[in-house]
Amino acid sequence: MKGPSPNPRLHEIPEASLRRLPIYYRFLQQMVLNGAFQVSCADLARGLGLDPTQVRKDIEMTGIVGKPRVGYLLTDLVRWLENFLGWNRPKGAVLVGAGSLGSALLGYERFRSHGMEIVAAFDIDPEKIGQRVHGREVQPLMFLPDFVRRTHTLLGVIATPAAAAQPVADLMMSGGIRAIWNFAPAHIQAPPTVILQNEDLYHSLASLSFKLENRLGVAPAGNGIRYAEDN
Amino acid sequence: MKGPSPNPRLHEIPEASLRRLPIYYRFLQQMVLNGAFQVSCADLARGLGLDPTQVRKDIEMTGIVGKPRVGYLLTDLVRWLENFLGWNRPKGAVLVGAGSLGSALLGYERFRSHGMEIVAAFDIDPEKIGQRVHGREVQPLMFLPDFVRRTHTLLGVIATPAAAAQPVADLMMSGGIRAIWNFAPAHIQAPPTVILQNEDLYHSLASLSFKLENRLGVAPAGNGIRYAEDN
DNA sequence: ATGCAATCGAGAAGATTTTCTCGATAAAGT
DNA sequence: ACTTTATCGAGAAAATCTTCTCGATTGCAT
Repeated sequence: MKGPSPNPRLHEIPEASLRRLPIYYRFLQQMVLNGAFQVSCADLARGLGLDPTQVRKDIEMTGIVGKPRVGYLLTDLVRWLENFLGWNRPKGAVLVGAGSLGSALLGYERFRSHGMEIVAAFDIDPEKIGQRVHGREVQPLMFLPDFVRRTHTLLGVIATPAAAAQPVADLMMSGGIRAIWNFAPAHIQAPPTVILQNEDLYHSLASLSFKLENRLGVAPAGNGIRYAEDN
Repeated sequence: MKGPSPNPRLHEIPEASLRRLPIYYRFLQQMVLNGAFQVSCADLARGLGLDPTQVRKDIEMTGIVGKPRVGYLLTDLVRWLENFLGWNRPKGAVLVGAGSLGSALLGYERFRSHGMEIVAAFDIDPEKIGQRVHGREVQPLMFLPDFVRRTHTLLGVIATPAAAAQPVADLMMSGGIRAIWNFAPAHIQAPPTVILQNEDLYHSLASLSFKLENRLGVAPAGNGIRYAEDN
């Protein structure tokens, strides 16, 4: 492995591939713990029950080059993925909504090693303001735009009730937030310059509920193993 | 609208469409509150910033038939979707892991009106066993298989640390669980007869982190508005 | 009544994603 | 050294999903 340059034709990485990389990443870390030294796409595919070609395409997409008959050096690949995904460059984030979900998110230590660090929490509820949640003091929502501006924070996490989602998003954007991770069950409008990702549990529940009633355990065609419908 | 029969060629509903239906559903409910009476796919598309044809295809997929020049009767469509997704037939679920995420999930009142009711919570931690969380007493994990068998529960929710995910899944399946909603950041192996859905935050974080670093706010081609990258 | 405009429904075309196939390469065995 | 085998890389084919296009139908305005 040479440069730490996650270069390739950036725009052309399928969302689907992007979302599979963490699966590989986790499996690779496990292999490291098990003392392995190198790894092939076939190993990954076997271990995870996925199609080998798909794994190869995904890995290939990140621009790393492997050696025939061998695969990749394990530690190289792990570091390559970390770098490709930006997980070795934590980005600060603000969170709004210190309810049960928000608190749970504030407790996720491992976000930091996955590219995100929640540096401040905000709420509009006077009861919650001033409380400390997992080491961060909950601040009044109105301080948010200024905080974001001062700290050049780019990432915002919304963990409010549905009704608050849009106003909160607007407030975030007014301060300069460029990417929003929305856990509220609401549809947010934002200009296309802002990256918006919805983590709406009801979407998943729809799929799950439907499949359960219609017994669509199924597997994606062909092979044998596979399994998860990832997110 | 006639029969409450969510019939159509079941297998052939794209996952992507399925996951958009809740978005429509929510928007429709809002319209009901606003006193609207009927709705067209174009209305939905406009209101949500989506492609009108896509909305039409999605709705069509559920088998409801509309009237040209009018669209659909609002209440009919809402009920049709509820029925199609199975949201008017709550299915019992067991949850394992009464940590902060598990507790948050136990507090989601609205799951019940979206097809799922968490009827029992389990944990392996003696500290947690016996505690009441949002009205349910946390039971010892070992009681799970029997509970599942007795109550014919089909749905299991995993909110444990990663390491516990696979053993818990196995325990669930041993009791007869047919669908697993996995919130642990771990890859679960299960036979294809079991419906498995991963809600792995790190997958989303990968996508989000990558896009933020590469400024891919972008919009899916064409039109103007649009916005969310839905889950 | 008649024409016009909005909408559904459905097929066709286009884009995207997954899977298949094969040549090139490097390691291991003979 | 030579053959065999596992693997990567990449192009082709297939499947899936999205977008375009158009005819049919219905309500509204004239």
